[in-house]
Amino acid sequence: MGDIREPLRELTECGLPQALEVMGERWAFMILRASFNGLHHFEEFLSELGIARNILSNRLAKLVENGILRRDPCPDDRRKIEYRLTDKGFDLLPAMVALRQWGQKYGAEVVENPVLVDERDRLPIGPTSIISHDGRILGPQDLALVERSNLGVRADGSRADQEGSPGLGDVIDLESLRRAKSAA
Amino acid sequence: MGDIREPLRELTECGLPQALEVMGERWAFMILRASFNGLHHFEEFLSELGIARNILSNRLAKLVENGILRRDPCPDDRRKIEYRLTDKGFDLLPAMVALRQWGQKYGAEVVENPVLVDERDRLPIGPTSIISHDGRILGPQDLALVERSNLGVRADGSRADQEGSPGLGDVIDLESLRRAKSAA
DNA sequence: ACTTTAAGTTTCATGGAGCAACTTATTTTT
DNA sequence: AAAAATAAGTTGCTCCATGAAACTTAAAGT
Repeated sequence: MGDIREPLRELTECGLPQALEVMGERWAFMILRASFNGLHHFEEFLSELGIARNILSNRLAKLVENGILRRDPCPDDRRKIEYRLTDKGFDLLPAMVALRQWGQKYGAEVVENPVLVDERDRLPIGPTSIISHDGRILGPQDLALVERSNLGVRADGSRADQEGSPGLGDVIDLESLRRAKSAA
Repeated sequence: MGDIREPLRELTECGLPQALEVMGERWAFMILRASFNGLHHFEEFLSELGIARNILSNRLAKLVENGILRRDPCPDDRRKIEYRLTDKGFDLLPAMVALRQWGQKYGAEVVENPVLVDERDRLPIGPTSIISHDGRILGPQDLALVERSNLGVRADGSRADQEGSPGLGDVIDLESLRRAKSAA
């Protein structure tokens, strides 16, 4: 029972640390939100966010360095710099919206105005969700962690065990998720 | 053109700041991931994460204080404390997975093992997505920000304007999203 | 020419992060 | 029963990151 989560000790192979290296910095998401909202210039960010000048400078540089923002000098006014989201930056939209929605759900009195809507019908979006490979919306109950070598192997075991300790290396953990499932 | 984003100045009514107040702290998401992965005890987090003792103590306390983790003394071993995710904590799953997937997509060499799968078929999950109210997956192109009073009003305007400056107060901004759309 | 604006950099005071050692309460071992 | 080990902290100290304010440089506006 202690051994079952032994493989997790080497679970540095996860995108989260890499993501947090950039976006874990304070202000990173706030700057990103401002970018999503159409702010492009240093002084705009400055007055909008209430961040210190030097910190903003530093954070923008880091976001540019990490390919989340592009830094384009304005052709018409050569004092100005335009900071714009790259594709990599846009790909943070689901993470940002998910965070935002969570904050909204549990925050005291968040009214949200303006509202993020589907352009098609101009109605508010639903909750950002974890999706199966074939498009079903998944809850915590529907998730499991399996060894890479055991992908596709159902619980009843339509495929035989790989080498290694048998019975182990299958579902690694998520016992907490399961417990939450049965509790719900 | 400068005025069109004027309302954003008061855009403190967004869940993001509230979310970041808790989860913007360094280590918060790493602790959360560990929790998702079935770690429950102080010394487990400590050796798994490589975080300093005092910081871990502090962060756990804050997560408990914010209702993301529950702090249960173990009945069988009264030295031990169990830290477990609350429902509020589980609701951070989409945000965490989205971040993780982003880090995986752009991180150097992230292999991801064990793999997060759909329990049903044990196949890897798809990208965490922004969903419309009726279940369609939305991309950045499909999003708009509208005034709360103008919800449901299509671009062609099946509903008449509210009071206030006409033409304004409709789609607030997202010009950057649009530009990215036309560029794609 | 003078002033203003934009985007920074520099300086300095403060707060949070990290390391190591210490504490307290509870098992386990001898 | 006494000694050692374990679990979960706390305390003291150092140092880097954060933040406020002033200064810098270059380009526009008037």
